[in-house]
Amino acid sequence: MSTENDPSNEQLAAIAKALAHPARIQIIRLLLSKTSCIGGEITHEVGLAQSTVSEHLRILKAAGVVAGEIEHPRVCYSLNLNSLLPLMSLLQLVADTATTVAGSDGLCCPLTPQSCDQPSRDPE
Amino acid sequence: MSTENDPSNEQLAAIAKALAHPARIQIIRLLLSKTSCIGGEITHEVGLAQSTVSEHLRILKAAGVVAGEIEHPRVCYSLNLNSLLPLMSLLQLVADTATTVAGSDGLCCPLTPQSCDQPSRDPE
DNA sequence: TTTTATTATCGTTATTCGACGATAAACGAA
DNA sequence: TTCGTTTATCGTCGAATAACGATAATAAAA
Repeated sequence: MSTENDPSNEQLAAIAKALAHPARIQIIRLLLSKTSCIGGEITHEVGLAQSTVSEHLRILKAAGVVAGEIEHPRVCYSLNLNSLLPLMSLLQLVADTATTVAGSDGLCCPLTPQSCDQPSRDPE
Repeated sequence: MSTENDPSNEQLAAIAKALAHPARIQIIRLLLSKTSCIGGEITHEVGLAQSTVSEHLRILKAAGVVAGEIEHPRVCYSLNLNSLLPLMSLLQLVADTATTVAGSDGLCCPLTPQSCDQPSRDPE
């Protein structure tokens, strides 16, 4: 059963942090939509300064979310699914637990009077 | 309903930002593991100052990731799956695209010489 | 009423982030 | 060689974050 390779809290937070900016989400979506190689096309698309976009790409690369292959003058970026798997696992675990324990409100675990409230149960 | 309601980049980044700290990941894991109501037990568990943990809980609540129900003197916290669904959808989309397009390396989309390398062809 | 227990908020400080322009580096082409 | 194109790095500034202790707020219980 316990086949848990359980990434550390720091690891999971680092992945989330890499995704914690609108420009970086946009870049990920761009890489998803494009099936061809895009280099600095990203820069034009996000609408920020070239140095800023380069910094966002650096952050994504440092987190392993994207990989960059140097082409002639440009760089060919791609997504790396493996880097996102730990976060996906955690979210999936939340989803499984929530749908098992909770109802359609999406609330997980306690929060129901039956499981949460035990101290002093007044009749009425 | 359709599953294509495409949350904004800002929305997705906000969810990721809520998860972008080890203490908050730890809190989420705590809420996952416990099936009973835990109030300030979280504070003791994460090992940070009470005010700091309260701030992390505030951030999680503001993002909708957790909900807090006031009990007698304590607060009963629970996870809210619905708030995480947009991020899950994006990650799932990455996973689907990656496993479809890429091989076992987890790299998505381009990065293969066939699709990537079409460099400076001819100007029309 | 006061006490007690728990949580939220305030004020401060050190660190990090995000954005920009300017500049450097890399390398094929001319 | 020099030029041109693309990307990375540097320096700086303002804003945001994380952490803490101290304090306030809340509400049940004495």
